[in-house]
Amino acid sequence: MATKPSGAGSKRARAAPQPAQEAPGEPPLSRDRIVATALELLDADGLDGLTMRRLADRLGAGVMSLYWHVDNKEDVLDLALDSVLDYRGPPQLDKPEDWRAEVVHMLEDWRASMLRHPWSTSLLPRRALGRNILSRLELLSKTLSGAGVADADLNAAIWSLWNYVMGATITRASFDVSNEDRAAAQQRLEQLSGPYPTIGRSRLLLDDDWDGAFRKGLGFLLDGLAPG
Amino acid sequence: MATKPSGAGSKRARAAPQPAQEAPGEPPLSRDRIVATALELLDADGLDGLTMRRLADRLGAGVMSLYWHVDNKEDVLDLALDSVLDYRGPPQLDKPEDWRAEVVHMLEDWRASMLRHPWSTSLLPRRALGRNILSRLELLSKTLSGAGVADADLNAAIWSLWNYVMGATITRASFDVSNEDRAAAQQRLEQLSGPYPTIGRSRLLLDDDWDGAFRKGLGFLLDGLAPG
DNA sequence: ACCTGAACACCGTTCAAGT
DNA sequence: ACCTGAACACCGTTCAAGT
Repeated sequence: MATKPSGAGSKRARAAPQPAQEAPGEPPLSRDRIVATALELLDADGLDGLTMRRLADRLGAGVMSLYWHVDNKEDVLDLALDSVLDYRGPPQLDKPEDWRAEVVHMLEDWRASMLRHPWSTSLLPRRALGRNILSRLELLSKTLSGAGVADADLNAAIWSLWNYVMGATITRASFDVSNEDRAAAQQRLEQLSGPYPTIGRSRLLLDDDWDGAFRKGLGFLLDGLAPG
Repeated sequence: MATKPSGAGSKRARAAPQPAQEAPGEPPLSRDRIVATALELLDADGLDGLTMRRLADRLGAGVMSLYWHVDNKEDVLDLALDSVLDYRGPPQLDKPEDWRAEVVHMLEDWRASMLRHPWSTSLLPRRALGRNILSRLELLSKTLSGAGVADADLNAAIWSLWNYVMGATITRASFDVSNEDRAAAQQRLEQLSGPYPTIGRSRLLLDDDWDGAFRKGLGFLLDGLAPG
């Protein structure tokens, strides 16, 4: 929390008079550029791939230059997570009053957005609530409220849905990475079927209808939360 | 996966003939001792507090000695997480047929066990399924199956509950740490109530009836999943 | 206002060696 | 079978300084 620019920082010289930089096309550092490059690194190599040094390298800057625009690595991660959660809103529906379809769309998009950047799920237990997360929560609240959920029940409803979506997303991402391991684990499970007969038989670890399971559970939750 | 001891390794000399160690009471290294000490470190200082060097120090051993008993740091974390999830089973109930109470107990205990060691929640998107996790899944499966859930629906039911519990636990832990931040965030939210009127008004970020919300959502889920 | 290199205090792990 | 120190290839961040 120093006297650094915390805004968007878009008030930057368009074509600065050759700032003595090496590459002529290299634009100056900025919060946005740092976050965008962090995303590239994260998408390419996961959480371990993001290093302040690697980040600076790719930006053609010294490591410490980053710290002018950004508090620390935590800050970069917070910004990266939030940038994944940009949301353009629900599509215009035929029946404009179908709140349930809207909610399902919002939550499926939330999950899908994170799964497109699997590293984001392991970042999740995170105190910082960025703009995009708050926007999504706001929209969800408004929709549920408009659908008739009483004010007294609203928070419980929001948090239940949030919990469900986050859990589903995290789980999905963590098991997706290691499909082979999963198969191996299931096999081991069935062989020594002594201790785990039920989940061995049901092939729990091989089930891969994640999307279906997600929608099903979400449906049950909405059944319970919804007014009528 | 080298030729290291992966069992419990309890076949150890009771009172070895003074193994030339410094402290005379210092027992020899072992997987169990390593994990136990890792837990101490994690409980005391969180995830950042666990370092192979610190761990070795506290065990009165050289850093590299750990690597005889353990593959690497990941391994230590996997073991630490699983050791938090030890479960002694549901209590003997009055009505032995009340499957629903049993399930609620199991899942509340799961959540509580992790919240007792908050670092465990940020470890969660984890591929390694330890004994205790598998035991819990097995017990949950058996109970639901016994309650009449069809085999075809069993996996979806398990994963829905798992997702919900994991999401709730992770969320709870992450917001618990930073109560002040939460209050500050809510205040900021309400002041610039422009963009987030609904969650500003509902005081979403100040709501702290986590346990109630958890039970409520769980109830809805069970309503939907249960046969009758 | 913005960027920098050197330096500090750490990491996890490989390796070759000891008993 | 079990333990070890030295060394390697890294980390994030402070600081004092440059323009």
